[in-house]
Formats: sequence, structure tokens, C-alpha cells
Amino acid sequence: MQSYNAPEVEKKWQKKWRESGLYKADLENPKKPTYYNLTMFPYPSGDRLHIGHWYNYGPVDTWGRYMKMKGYEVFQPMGFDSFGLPAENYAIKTGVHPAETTRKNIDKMKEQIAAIGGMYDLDLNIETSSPEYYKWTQWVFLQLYKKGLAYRKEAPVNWCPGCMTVLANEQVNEGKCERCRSQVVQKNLRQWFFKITDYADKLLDYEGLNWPEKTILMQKNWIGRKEGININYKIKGKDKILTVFTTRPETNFGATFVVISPDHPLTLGITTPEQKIAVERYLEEAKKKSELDRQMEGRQKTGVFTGSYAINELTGFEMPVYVADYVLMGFGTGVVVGVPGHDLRDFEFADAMGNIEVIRVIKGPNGEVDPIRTVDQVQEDEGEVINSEILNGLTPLQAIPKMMDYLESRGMGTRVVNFRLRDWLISRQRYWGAPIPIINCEKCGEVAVPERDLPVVHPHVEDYVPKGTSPLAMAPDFVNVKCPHCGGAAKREVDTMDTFVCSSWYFLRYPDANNTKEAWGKERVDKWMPVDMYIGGPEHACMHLLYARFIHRVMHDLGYVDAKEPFKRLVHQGMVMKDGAKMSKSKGNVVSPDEFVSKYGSDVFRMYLMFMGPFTEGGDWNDRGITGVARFVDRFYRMMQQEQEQTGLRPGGDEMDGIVHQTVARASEAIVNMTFNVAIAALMELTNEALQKGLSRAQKEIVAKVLAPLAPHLAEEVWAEMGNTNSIFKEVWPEADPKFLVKNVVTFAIQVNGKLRGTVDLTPDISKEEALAAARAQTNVAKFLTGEIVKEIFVPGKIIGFVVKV
RNA sequence: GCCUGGGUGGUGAAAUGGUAUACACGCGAGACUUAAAAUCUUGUGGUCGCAAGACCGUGAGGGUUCGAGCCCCUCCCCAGGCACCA
Repeated sequence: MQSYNAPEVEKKWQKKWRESGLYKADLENPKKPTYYNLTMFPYPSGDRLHIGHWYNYGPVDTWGRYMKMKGYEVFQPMGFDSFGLPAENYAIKTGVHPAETTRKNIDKMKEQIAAIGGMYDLDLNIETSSPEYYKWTQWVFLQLYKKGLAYRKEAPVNWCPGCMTVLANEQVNEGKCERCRSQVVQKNLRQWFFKITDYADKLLDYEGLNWPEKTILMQKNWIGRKEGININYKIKGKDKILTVFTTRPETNFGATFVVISPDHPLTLGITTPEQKIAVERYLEEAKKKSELDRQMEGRQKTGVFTGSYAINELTGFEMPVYVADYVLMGFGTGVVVGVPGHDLRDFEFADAMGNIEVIRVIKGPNGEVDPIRTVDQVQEDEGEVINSEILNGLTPLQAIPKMMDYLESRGMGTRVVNFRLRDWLISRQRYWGAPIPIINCEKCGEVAVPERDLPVVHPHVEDYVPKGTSPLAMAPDFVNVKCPHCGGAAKREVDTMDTFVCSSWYFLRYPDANNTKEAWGKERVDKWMPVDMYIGGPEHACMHLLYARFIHRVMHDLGYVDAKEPFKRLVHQGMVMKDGAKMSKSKGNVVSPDEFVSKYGSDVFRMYLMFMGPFTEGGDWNDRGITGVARFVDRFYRMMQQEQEQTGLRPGGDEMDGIVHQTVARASEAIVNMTFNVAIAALMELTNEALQKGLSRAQKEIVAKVLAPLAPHLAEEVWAEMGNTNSIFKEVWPEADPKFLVKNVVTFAIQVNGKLRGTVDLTPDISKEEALAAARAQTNVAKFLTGEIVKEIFVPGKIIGFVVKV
């Protein structure tokens, strides 16, 4: 008997698969139902593939191969997200131009990915930094621009001093740069934005999507839709009106102050001469405060009285108007009405100011009606509305619509919907990104580059180290152009696009990657979109996955693609950690797959990663268990060889048919659930059994097919050794035949008062009476049936139970 | 603080309300071997017991049920997300 030589066998099949076109889908004329199986494309890294890549690409390929055997035309492409900070930073570090390092890294990475032995189509040459690709990224920009969805404005933006560029809100985490962890500062800059807020409502529609609830929830929270009402308050003695946004108008009888944001345009206008100096000083200080300072302050409230009063028309109460930096200009109207009795922040502010009246308008949990004095008495929800005339006796939930109707009918307010989502800031002051196809002409102003002039070629610049303004500005040939409109002297936009723009449409390019006339052909793409399965890390929930949905939806609205949503089913792989921490070079805890792959082979490594636990959960890496999978591969190979060197083993009989078909059922279910660990366990059990009892050839064929998606090389090898000349991946996934799943003996558990007292082997279709009798016959059961039997339980095939009164 | 997931042997982990701990690692014992490795066989939640078996056991405490890892309530811990968003 010959032992299994993984390195040799794996190389052989990888070559054969590549040559036979196993990795290719018939994109033009798929003859089977299409299945677009996609993993988030990687950025080209100078390092070797890490465990995270394998943890992702192995199981995705397993899924793709499974679907292929289920009869689908599977399209499983892979490209490279090659513009952006990782490539650029790598270039800065090595001192080699990013164009060069990117090229080299992609070529190297392609080889490594091929060595996994996945059926990824790597030949489509999708690289976001190639002119053939970014031409169409620029085209996408122009479509948005034409629709008024790309615009430029001066606004306070997040500036990362480490990366020397602005960042989108989504890229700021706890006030720090998502990438380099530098403290982000606010700057006023004129920048390009995509109007993703116009799509806020559309993006909240997840109908028909098979996505993790958690991801949907995260996006929903990020979009942050809030229904409320804008209430107008007159300023006493002034011809000015302050509009506040609130979602809790039912507490308005308890409103006793108003707070305006320091950034609000009316702040100084409503300040009285006596308060002017104090307010101006406060505004100065607020401006100086960094994000870090604010975090240090925590919830500690500061503020200054403006000297003005807003009139609460409901009560006639004259509400002092304060300016305070806890009120953000970016949300609602930048003005807040304070109900200190029923909002924690409002109470904290009132408390900090000292002389603000607190009125109770909701009964306490124990029916309290006395005034609220301390923070822990503040009652934010539930209860019964009191001291509120028309609303008395209602719950807050009932009172809200009534109050809104009331305010609207008297012209005091208007219902509005607000979102937490901000527009997507896409300009970057960095070198390695797609140029924004805009020309600034002194005469004509902002002019879009005509589509026929695309691509705006990314200029070669030697000094690309970030300085705070785009390095593209250092290329005079790039910057100075003729205005496409008037022919006069003009200058190009020098900022580049956020790489998330590049990655928000690449899945539309894959099926039509060589199209030179359009970004994609609609007919072709409609055959493949939406992506049937999209797999990637959960960290993209509110970035890539939101941006991609947005851009795709815009393209849908413009008629370029039929599908509304880009990703039908979404799965997040878990993260592989080491000693409870993220693997990173700085921590020095990076585990390289290479030594394991060369020692055990790709199949074993892939299976071990899957066997560690559920795919979506990831886990802590340790190499102790990999021998178990390696042993399984040897045992499996031996099991498959046994027949060829028949050693008197009985070719599998009925019993093995049952086990084989049960394995088919269990493994199929596990693969569909992405719990590959369970599928592998099922095959291990079968192998342990079959090594004792032997398998018939028909049984072996079934078993090889079940193994195929999990250990493709090994399965293909044993398939060939059985004398088959076609690829096992051209075979149809086996179905569990119910006739083999029926057992003629099942073990029933016998319970007395729910406690296990014995088991008994019976036919599955036995009658209740017979089963109960058989159970009673057991001495150990009879022992516990001393009292009066009040109930007898019979669950066919499973449980025989007695309930005894004690 | 709020919103999500999770807490099961020494370890990674299985379990449509029905025999908890499948599968694997590790460990113990044995076989093969001059020996070791590899491989094979076998045992392996805890306590008591020669055994049959009994009792306890899925983060803690309650509840529903003949029966709960699973459903309900309260709490603790861990991970992820959001966070002065009105």
C-alpha cells in the first residue's frame, strides 16, 4: 500500500485543473444556473499569505466547489484592491515606487493563492490601480457627478495627522484613525463628497437579502434613522426663531431650557450684549477643543447663558437659551430643547448650570409625582404622562403622535426624519489612488472630464511621501490642462479617491473584465448579478458593504444593472487570533501558514482551519490539533485503497450503506450551514467505521464526492485511482437516499421522571404499548416504577418515559 | 450607558425541547519494535462503588415542562458594534 504524497499530488492536480479550465465559468452563455461566489478581494501585500487569507479562501472555495457539484455554473473570481494606503505605505517603507511594488506583490500573491488549490479565477486581471480598471472608477464618479450625487463643499472634516489625509466618518474609530490609530483632528477643508444620505432610506431596505441580522442591525444603527419633529420657538423680544429637533415632544410641557450648538449660525445673533463677552469666550474655547479633549471631559457638561429666552408656547414658560458644546451642529437642527426631568443629558446640563427649573411630566415607576431632584430619579421612558394637559394619562408612546399632531395643527412644528449617516467624504490627499476626473477652469469653474477622455491617467511622481496636499499636485504635466469646455488654461483636481470607491463596484466588473467599451455590459452582468454569496470580514459592515450597496443602487437607478442589491447572501468569516490577540507584526504573534502547508499539504491545512470551529466564529490558533486532520487524511486514503488490495475485507454491506448515506445527509447540511467542522467530523466518523468494515466501490464513490469540496486534491486523487477519467468536480453531489436512512433498530432512551434509567433497542415503528412493556421489563427501570404511574410518554424512535408520583 | 452575539471536559468543540460532552487534540494503559517514531487497540466529566449502578454536572440564581445546554425572568463575565445623535 502506498502512502499519500500530498505535495506531489496537490501540485499535479492544480496544474491539471488549471489546464482543463476548471477555474473558468462560462460567463457569456452559462448553460447551468449561475452562481456568483465571491470573497472580498485582498489588497496586495508584500508579505506572504497569512492565516487569515487561508481561513477565508479555503472555506469559500469549499463552498464554491460544493455549489459546482450541486449543478451550478460557479463563478469564483479574485482580483486585487491595489490602490490605497496599504500599497502606498508599503512603498514608502521600502522606498520602492508603489507602481513597482504593487506589480510585484500581485504577481507573487497570485502564485501563493494558486497554491491553495482553490478554483479561483485569477486571470481576469482586476486590479483597481490599473488604468483599465480606474478608468471605469472615474466613469462611476462621473455618473454620480452628473446625477448631483458627487459634490464639493467646505466642511469640517476628519484629518488624520498620521496618514496626512482626510478620512470618511466610517474610517474614524473612537476619534482615532481606523488605519494608523492616530488621534483624528477636525479641519475645515473643501472636499469631495458622495451624497449617500440621499440613499439613506433606500439603504434601509434589506428585503430579500440573506444577511446576518447583526450586520443589518449595525448598518441600521449607522444610518440611524430617527423620526421626530422640528419645533419652532420664538425668542423673546427678538425677531428670531430657533428650531429644535426632538423625538420626544410629549415631554415638552416639562421643557425648561434650550441649548444651541457653538457652531450654529444664530448663536451670536441671539446673544444679548451683556452676555456677549462670556459667549464669545466660550465659542473660542470650544473651537480649540480637540476630539481628545472632549473625550477626556466625558459627560461633564459646560455651557454659557446667551441672555435670551425662547418661549415655550405650550406653557408660556420662558426658557433660557444656553450655548453648549454637547449639542452637535451635525445632527438635527443644532439646537436642543431641554427637558431635565426626563432626559439624562438634559438633567446633567441643568445640574451643571445650577439654576434651571426641573418639572416632572411622567410619573415615576412607583407612581411618584413629586419633583425630580437627583440624577437617578431622571426617568427617560415608560410611565404615565402628567402635568401635560392634553396628554395626561397617556403613556409616552401614545402621547408622542398626539403631541406631534397637536404641534403641527397649531403651526408650531413639522414632522421630520433625521439620519445619523453623513455624506461620504471621498477625497484623499494621497498619491496612490484614482484621480478625480474633474478640471477646475478659471472661467468655467468646475468641469467634468468628458467620458471620452478617460482615464485621467494617474501620474508617475517620484516624491509620493504624504505632505498634507496631494502629491499629484507635484506633477505639472498632470495638473496643467486645457479646459474641455473653453480650451483655456485650467488645472486638474489633484486629490485622489478613497479606495472604498474603487472597491464599491468591482463585483460588477468581474463578469465582464475585458470590456474596453463600457464599465460592464449590462446583459452580461445581469446574468450574474447579484452576487449569490459574498464572504468577508465583519469589519466592513459599515464601510465597504454600505458603500457598495450605495454605488450599486445608484447604478441600478441609472439603469446599468437590474439587481437592486449587490449581495444576496452575506457571510462573515471569523477571525483567527493568537493567544487571544489579533495577529500582527508589531505584536510578533504572526503564525505563517507556510511551514504547515509544506509539511502537511494544502488540504490538511485548509481542513484544519475548518475543523477548528464554526467558520463564522474564528478562534485562537494553536497547532496542536493539526495532526488529527493529518491522520484523518492518511486514514481516509488507506480506507479508499483497501478495496484495491482486497485483503479479505467484506465489501461493505447494508450497515455501511446506512452510514454512508447518513454521512451524506449530515455533511450536506453542515456545508450549507457553513459549519464545515461538523462535515469533517462526519467524514471522520465514517472513516473510523469503514476502516473496520470496508466499503464497496459504489460507497467509495459517494464518500469521495462528499470529501471533494473539503479536501479537493485528495478527493480528486482517490477518484482518479478508482479509475475515473473525468474530474470529480464534474460529478453531481450525492443525495442521501432515504431508504438507507431508515434503520431497523433504534435505541430508545427510557426515562422515569425525566431521568435516564436505561436504553432499549427496538424497531422504529414499534407501538407505544409494546415499547412501554419492553421498558418496564428492564430491572433497572422497574426499580424506579414503585409509585403510581401518572403519565406515560412515547416519542417514536426516541423516548419512552414514565412519570411516577412519589 | 445602549444594541448585538457568546459562556459546555485539561484543550478546540458537537448537540430540530428527548441518552450532554459526537469528532479531534492531549493524557493513561496495551500491541508492534532491540529501541524510538509512526501506526493500531483501548480507556478518559466529577464523586462514591469490586461491579451493577447511584448522585452531581453545560457562568450564577429562579421559573415553565414528564424532560431544559436549548424556552422565560434576574444577575455575573467575555467578545463585537455604537456612544453627549436630542
